[in-house]
Amino acid sequence: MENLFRAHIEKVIALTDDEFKHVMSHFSLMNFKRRDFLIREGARVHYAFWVVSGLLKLDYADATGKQHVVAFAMEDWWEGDYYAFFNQRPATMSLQALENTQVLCMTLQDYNNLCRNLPKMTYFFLQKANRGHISSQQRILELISTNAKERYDKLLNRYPILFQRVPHTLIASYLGVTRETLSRLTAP
Amino acid sequence: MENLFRAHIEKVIALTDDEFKHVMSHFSLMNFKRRDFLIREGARVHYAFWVVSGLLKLDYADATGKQHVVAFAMEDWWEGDYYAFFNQRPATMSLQALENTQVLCMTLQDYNNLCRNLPKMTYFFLQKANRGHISSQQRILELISTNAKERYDKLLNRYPILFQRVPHTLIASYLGVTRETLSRLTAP
DNA sequence: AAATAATTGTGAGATTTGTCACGAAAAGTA
DNA sequence: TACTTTTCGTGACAAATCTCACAATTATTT
Repeated sequence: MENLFRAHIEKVIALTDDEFKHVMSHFSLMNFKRRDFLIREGARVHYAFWVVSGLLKLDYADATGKQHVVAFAMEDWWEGDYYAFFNQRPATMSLQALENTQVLCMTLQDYNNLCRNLPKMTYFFLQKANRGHISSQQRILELISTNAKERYDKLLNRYPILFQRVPHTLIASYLGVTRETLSRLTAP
Repeated sequence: MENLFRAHIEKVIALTDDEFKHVMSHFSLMNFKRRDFLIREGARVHYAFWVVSGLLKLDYADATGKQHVVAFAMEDWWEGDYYAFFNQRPATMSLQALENTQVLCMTLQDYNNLCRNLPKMTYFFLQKANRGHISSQQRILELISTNAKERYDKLLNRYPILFQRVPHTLIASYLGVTRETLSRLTAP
């Protein structure tokens, strides 16, 4: 596991053994079972997460109680309620395990200390944040410029594995349509 | 203008006069007239921009030639085709002035040099990237969980000034609906 | 001021998507 | 295995949104 995480970081910056050890000291390993919540809407947000193994969904319940999937997170992905995490506000979304999931987690304090003590890591997080921002913007583009079928095809093409690991109801929610619509899109 | 930019940065990190001078040496001031393109889809992307005055729209032309507004940028906002900028790829979107606009612009090389020479600025950019990521995610949430009317109301409430400066056709595009639909939403 | 271009509103009808309801199938649990 | 829960597909109808067309208005340019 540590090797995976180190490889993940070293895709962006090089680290000595000592530096990696120092990085690791800011994280703790946690295990969650299927259906466990890592973050509950309204509760305090203690951590940002890096997924070691398993699968998470980030979602939001609207005024009418409907759930909307904002994101999935698989192995090697970062996830969290970043608004709440960085601003130390109650969670605006919930983060839930769809499979038994192991994560590395980091508090805001650890994040800040890490950036301060090992400036390279600031650059690492900057890269991650930029990538995240870019892919969010591409998703926005998709949502405003394509119909449900096109979004479905693109997601299937990009993350085929997701369709085997996640109920289609949640895929539909992620795509911004109802499960019935998605079902009809895929049938004919 | 320099004062505005300094204030903008100092909302996140403190700078000495010399440090700010050093920061400024990585930017150049440019002026664009209404309808000018700062970035043309397919062309090389030389800069990321900070808007001094004026108004920009970032948009994307789909396969059928339809334009889709991904973002607007007003005074004190950063904008650019970040995917193309950071990966040094041809522009995926175009950035166009909707009013005569003055910007500070920065090359990728200047960005990297600045991060290297003044680590505080890495932290500044990290903050900006995180905010950008968060607000993109909130927009995604809005797109998948609310209808056109709700999105319209929210935008009007948040950026009323936009409705006086931007044709409603473009607002509609930003909201992911046609101008006819938007027109009917606002009429009754 | 006149000419041109851009913006806006609205009707009519097609298309997409949502809602509600039901049952079958599959997966998870005891 | 038996029981329960979750997932999935589909019909029927309602609602939202899109497309195309045209005219009126407003801005911009000459």
